[in-house]
Amino acid sequence: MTYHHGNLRKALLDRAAHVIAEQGIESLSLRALARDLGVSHAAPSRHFADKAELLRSLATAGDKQFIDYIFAAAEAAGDNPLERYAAMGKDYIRFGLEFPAYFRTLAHPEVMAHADDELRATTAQRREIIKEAARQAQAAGWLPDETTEDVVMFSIATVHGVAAMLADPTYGSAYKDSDPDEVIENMVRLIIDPAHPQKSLPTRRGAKGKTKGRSK
Amino acid sequence: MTYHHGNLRKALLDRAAHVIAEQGIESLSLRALARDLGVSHAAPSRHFADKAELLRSLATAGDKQFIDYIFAAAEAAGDNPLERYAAMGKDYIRFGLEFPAYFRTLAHPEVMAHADDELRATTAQRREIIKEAARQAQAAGWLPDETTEDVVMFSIATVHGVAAMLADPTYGSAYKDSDPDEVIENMVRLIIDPAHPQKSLPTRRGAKGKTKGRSK
DNA sequence: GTTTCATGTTGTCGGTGACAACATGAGGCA
DNA sequence: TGCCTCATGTTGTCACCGACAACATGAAAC
Repeated sequence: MTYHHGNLRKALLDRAAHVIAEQGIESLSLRALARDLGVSHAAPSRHFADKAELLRSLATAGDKQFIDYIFAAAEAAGDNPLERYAAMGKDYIRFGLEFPAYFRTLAHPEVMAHADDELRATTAQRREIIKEAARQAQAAGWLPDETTEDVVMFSIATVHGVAAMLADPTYGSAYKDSDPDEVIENMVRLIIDPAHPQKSLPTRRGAKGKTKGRSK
Repeated sequence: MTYHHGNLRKALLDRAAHVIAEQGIESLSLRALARDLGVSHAAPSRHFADKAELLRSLATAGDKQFIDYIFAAAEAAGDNPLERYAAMGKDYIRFGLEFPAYFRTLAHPEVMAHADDELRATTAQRREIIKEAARQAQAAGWLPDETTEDVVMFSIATVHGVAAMLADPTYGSAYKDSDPDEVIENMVRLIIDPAHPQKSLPTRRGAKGKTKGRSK
């Protein structure tokens, strides 16, 4: 209608998220985006220097929402650090299913490889929030003998992998008849079970078999 | 030199693997591949109908190697089902680090979305091998009360996530000064510790707190 | 009321995947 | 021996894409 669009930047981001959720990141094209919004093929360049910058902006916005999402989960879980960590894990997975566009963009190696300072900052912040929660869960009895780095990597790898598998129809098909919430519940319980927090006996190089077992 | 190349198909696959390992799947271009090999831009089409078919072939070849790799790991680990499963987990991660091109291609949603019957078959076979090993590990005392589906998803999600994190410089940087083998060892031990196999007390919907704890 | 400049447009370039029409020469066959 | 077939490679072209440059518009500042 008008020569000027109004809020093309936001419209582009919204439409991009829609396309990514619908058809994947690979099929995202700036020109198609412009067509969808009824603007010329070069209009997006006024808001994003290149395609990478659009994806970077999308990832940054998504990451902020991601942080809020898992932080809110922890807050809603109460004071028990074990319950808090478990709640964060569950909502990490749920975020991936609820906002696939953000999740895929954040997980995309090409996008993260071209991250700017802001995106690197949100990613680091997200990781730090998880790490701090892990520290407190360890202090409350969960895997107390492992390094925090290790339990964080273990946790993130698992929830991230579960989210990817549930979202990916290739793997997800094996689970399409089960209740996603129940799967999520079970997966997170295997990472951290607040009722019976996991212990382990680190057998670091050569220390194998020195201590007595924990499993009954 | 000669008009005919000799074995262009294999050369294309090899070169594609090299490029993917070096610069990622996104920067793969059939025309660049052809240039690198000194053939015309349309030569690849004689061997692969389109780009997706080349990636599919690469994924299929990679998956066969992947299956051999983790199967060999289990065989080398001896008779103990717990040790065998742990060995498979470790080599799953190692495969990802050793053959990043195969691993990335197999993990790429766009590639798997266009999988043909053969690729679907290798993927299913890989999953089945892992599942059978998990079954035996459960029979030997590891997480005996969980469903095999759940422990398989848990295991694959974790090792896959760990491999992706170790390979991704974004996350991997936090670990670049540690011995990858030690990280792998610790991660897999958190999944399955042959010396002290994990138990758990499934508290399926509403059964919470009915049984006594296992952690001392 | 004029001017400025953020925002949008048109035009173009090189690169890419896909397809069609044509060329070559190695291997099968008489 | 010599032909001929057809797998394999080549040239040419098209539409689409991202990026860039030059130009147009009109809202907001002055």
